[in-house]
Amino acid sequence: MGDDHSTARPLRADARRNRERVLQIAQEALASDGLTISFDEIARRAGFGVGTVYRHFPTKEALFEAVLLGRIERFVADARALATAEDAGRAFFGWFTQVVEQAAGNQALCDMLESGSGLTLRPGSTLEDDFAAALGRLLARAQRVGAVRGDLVTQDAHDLLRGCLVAERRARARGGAVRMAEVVCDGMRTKR
Amino acid sequence: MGDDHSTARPLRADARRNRERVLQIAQEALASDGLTISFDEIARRAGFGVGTVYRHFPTKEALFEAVLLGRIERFVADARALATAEDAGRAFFGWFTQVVEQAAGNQALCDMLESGSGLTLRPGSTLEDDFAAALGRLLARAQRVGAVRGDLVTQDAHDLLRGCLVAERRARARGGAVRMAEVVCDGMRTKR
DNA sequence: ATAGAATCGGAGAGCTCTCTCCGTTTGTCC
DNA sequence: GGACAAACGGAGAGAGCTCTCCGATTCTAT
Repeated sequence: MGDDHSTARPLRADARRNRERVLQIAQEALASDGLTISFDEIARRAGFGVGTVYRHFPTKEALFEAVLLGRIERFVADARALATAEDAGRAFFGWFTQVVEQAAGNQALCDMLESGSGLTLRPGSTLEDDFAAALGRLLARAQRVGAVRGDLVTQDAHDLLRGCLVAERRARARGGAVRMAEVVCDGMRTKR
Repeated sequence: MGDDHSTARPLRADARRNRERVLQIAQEALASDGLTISFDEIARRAGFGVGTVYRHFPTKEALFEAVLLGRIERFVADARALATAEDAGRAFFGWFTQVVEQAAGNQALCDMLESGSGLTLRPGSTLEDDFAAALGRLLARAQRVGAVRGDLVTQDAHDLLRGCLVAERRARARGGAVRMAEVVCDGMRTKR
């Protein structure tokens, strides 16, 4: 199961070029327009017929995954790298702020993180859980050293993260999400 | 302009009953399913043909407005009533929390507040601005007495309010938004 | 009871979106 | 350069949505 890439022959040169171009354009389109953009529109912007794009990505979801999955994976990897950091509070708040910052500039990433699970991942993928788990570990450590209020659970922190991204909804001045993250982090900190 | 209600004759008894029923069902449907529910689906749930519902409400928007506008207006009225309250900090935080609480149980209200302006109001309506203005006044007063950090602008507080409602997205345990409001209010408070 | 107006019902026009199918074009290998 | 597989293009099927139209039905006033 799922071993099709081993028997697949290499793509023709033009096909590989076109595939790259589709990914490039899709990335830009998703960043500026979010998950609601249509497949047809991406094909149009890339200058291909819709059939061509479907040849490379069998569904709209597959294309969106190809563009976005790596981004989320990087967040998870960052969290893992911080799992043994010296200052657990700093690690948690730093990661939280950084995720908000990175996502803020990308409408699709905001949509995806915000809606809990706007993009249905390939069945079997545990990325959603991985993200929550990584967040949960940073949170727990920060709580253990007394940097974060003890009454927050993982879901709370996840919700607060999603909440920050709301500020980045279409139009409006930039940087709203980062301002929100600052306030929200203050709220999560243990009080003096 | 807009004087049709003075010349309109009263509705037939059955029509009035049906109109009430549509409003009732639409209210329930919007509360549980949010703004994405289709007009056809509301007609189906109410047990009417779609033409009948359109007879009472000329567009989907008009129906949604009829259900939701009053709710928002009440928020604005509450804010105005608090504009001269003794304790400006308490007034601001209390109103903020109350709006979140009220909206939390109503998916459509969340969608509407959250998306900045998901429901395009009748041109000429200033409800959106009224809401922001009322919020801004409560905020400014609370800042003047030192209860809220001085570096927040109206837009920030509005974004934070919208952010709290994200927690109420479909499924998931109830009360997330209220927990978030607590954390967020702590974040907005001036630090000791 | 009956005429006539008010109201209802739902098929379907017209739009958008995802995805398929297959005739046409293009790259590759000899 | 020619043969053949690979890749492209875009019309259109099928589904869902908003909203219209008008024949069928129901209420009301007399």
